[in-house]
Amino acid sequence: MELFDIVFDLPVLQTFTYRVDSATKGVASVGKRVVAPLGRRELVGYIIAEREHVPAGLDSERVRSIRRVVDAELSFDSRTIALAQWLSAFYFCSLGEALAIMIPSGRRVASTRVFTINDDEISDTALVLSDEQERALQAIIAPQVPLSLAPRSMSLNTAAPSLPPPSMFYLYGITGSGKTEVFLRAAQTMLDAGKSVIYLVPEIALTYQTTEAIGKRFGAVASTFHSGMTVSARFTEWTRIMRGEVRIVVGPRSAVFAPVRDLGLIIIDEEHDGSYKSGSTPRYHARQVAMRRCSAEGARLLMGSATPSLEAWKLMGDKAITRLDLTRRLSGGNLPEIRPVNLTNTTGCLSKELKEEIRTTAQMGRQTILFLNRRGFAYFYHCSACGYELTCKNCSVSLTWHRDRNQALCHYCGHHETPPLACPQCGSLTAGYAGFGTEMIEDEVRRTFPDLRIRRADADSTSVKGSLQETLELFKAHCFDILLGTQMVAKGLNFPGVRLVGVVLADSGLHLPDFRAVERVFSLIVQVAGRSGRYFPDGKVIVQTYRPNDPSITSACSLDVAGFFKAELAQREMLGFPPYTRLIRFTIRGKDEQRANAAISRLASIIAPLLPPSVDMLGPAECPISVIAQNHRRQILIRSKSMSMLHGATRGILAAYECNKDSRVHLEVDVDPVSLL
DNA sequence: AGCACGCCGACT
DNA sequence: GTCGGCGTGCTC
Repeated sequence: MELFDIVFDLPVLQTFTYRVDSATKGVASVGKRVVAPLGRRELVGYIIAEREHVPAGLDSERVRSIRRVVDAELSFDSRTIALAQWLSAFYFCSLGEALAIMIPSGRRVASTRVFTINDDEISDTALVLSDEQERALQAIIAPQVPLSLAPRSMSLNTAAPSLPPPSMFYLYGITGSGKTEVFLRAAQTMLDAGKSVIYLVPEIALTYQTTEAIGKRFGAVASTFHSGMTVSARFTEWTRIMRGEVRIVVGPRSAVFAPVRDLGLIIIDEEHDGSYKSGSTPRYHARQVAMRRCSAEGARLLMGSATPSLEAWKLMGDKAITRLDLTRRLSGGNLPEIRPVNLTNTTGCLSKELKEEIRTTAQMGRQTILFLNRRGFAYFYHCSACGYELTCKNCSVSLTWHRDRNQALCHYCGHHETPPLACPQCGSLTAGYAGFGTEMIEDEVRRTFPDLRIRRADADSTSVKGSLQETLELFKAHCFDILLGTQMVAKGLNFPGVRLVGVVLADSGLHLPDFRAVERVFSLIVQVAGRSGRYFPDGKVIVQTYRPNDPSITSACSLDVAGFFKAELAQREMLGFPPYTRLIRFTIRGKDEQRANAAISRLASIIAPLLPPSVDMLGPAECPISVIAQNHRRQILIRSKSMSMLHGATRGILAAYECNKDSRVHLEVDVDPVSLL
């Protein structure tokens, strides 16, 4: 009797044993995706092992048969299973959940917009490298240091078995310094040597044009993934990769799992980008997975950014990652002048300086982009008499006003209501909307510059498919003068006609109760500045702020990346936060506030006695956004310099918690959380 | 995660 | 008396 162990995409840390019948005999084997009955349902599962005997304690009468094999001609290999095993141990998910994200069509991926504006960075043909670029390339492709000579002190890969550290490189340089060309040349070298390459890009950067350019450069061996692809298209690509027909894969975070043969190099473009961390179970970080894969498969890791994450910066300081500097801009154009402007005592949202520059820019026949920090731009109801704020009844966040519908709506749960005319608390008629929303800014800009053409690009005005692209194309063709929007206008920053970029309120993110808030604000400003004014020496960036003396603002405005990192690292070290420590976050959520409170207290009392001296606990506390979609959220962080200590403690905690849990609340574990909101 | 079984409250 | 609420436990 043939028996197989199968795992499912369920939060169940268990394997199930099945037999084969005449229909599946011969086609079922380890590495196959199959359909099998589980309880009253039939689910897709993954065969992870063959076994001789029915497990002890299981009545052989209860062993059911595999219904059918999903992909007859294709299996995942033992390397994939090993990686899934590591993933499930590192991120505390089930093996089935791990396999489901690694193999396409296991789960549907949230579809995001597909952008199609070319940012002119990828050349179809190889370019001549500068001396700096050439030096960087040579360092990256130099013959591998024998493993016996490689430093072994670093413990980047926890959750044993331990492996030698990978060779890692970081291209550190401003936008336009030619990182992409070095990436492509390093990739080409690997391909020429018969090896495979995985090229990760942030979700938002994955354009049709990018994939097109890569395709032209590398021909038929190239494969790309993007969010617009159907499940079957993804699966087709995955099949081609499995067969070895594809040797370079370009894609977002999930592409780090691409089952390429003979992996030689993983590239992570814009390493600091938040989209490399998964927002749902398993909450993996593509950088962490890439490090693991490179160690396990003897490949190199190459990252790049103008604003590295603090984690990467510290590793460069420790020499665990080799830093390669690109100091010069190749495409001409100096960096723009970046001027912080104090917003205090300004009525409205446009400072005198910004207004003057908008006017000057228009007189020069050039264009302006007004950039809004995505977060914190709630255009919220506020009573200037009593301080009352209109917040969501389900979630504890401010409601955003959408004027076209005269509705206030919640960005977390979708709740909406008609805003009252007078303050519900004190009856004052001075209550109204405050904050800088794109609509309000649009209004003020229109009133101030009635002669200029203005267009807004934000989530609402671009919900119609293709509308953002159209807006950007019209802007590029100079059909209007001022483009106003959030992150999504970033693609327009390097259009030739643009002279002025106004960051309307840089510090809106500084108020967020997240230890990385400052890092994000800094990174945003530097990125905006780096992408602007590439074609003109007189480009200007105005950064409006209520805190003109805040170090994150001043160092960003002087582009003092090293200075910022030095100060911020000192701060983190003092407070005992990453990258000096690692964190695991436990979040309890439940509809019933009392139960959530009880559950978090109970969890705290489980955790406290289980912690070794080198691990400490923060909390329990309400989450910074304490209610989302009627779920009350509470959290506990555990912290240590050693990830293996955190892992060990967490295994014990979860085992103890499982024994007496309340099914009305949910526990979620996030290893190396990136956002603490 | 789902889905069924099971044990207590107000309804045709 | 039943319908149905959700709490509990299991799925090879």
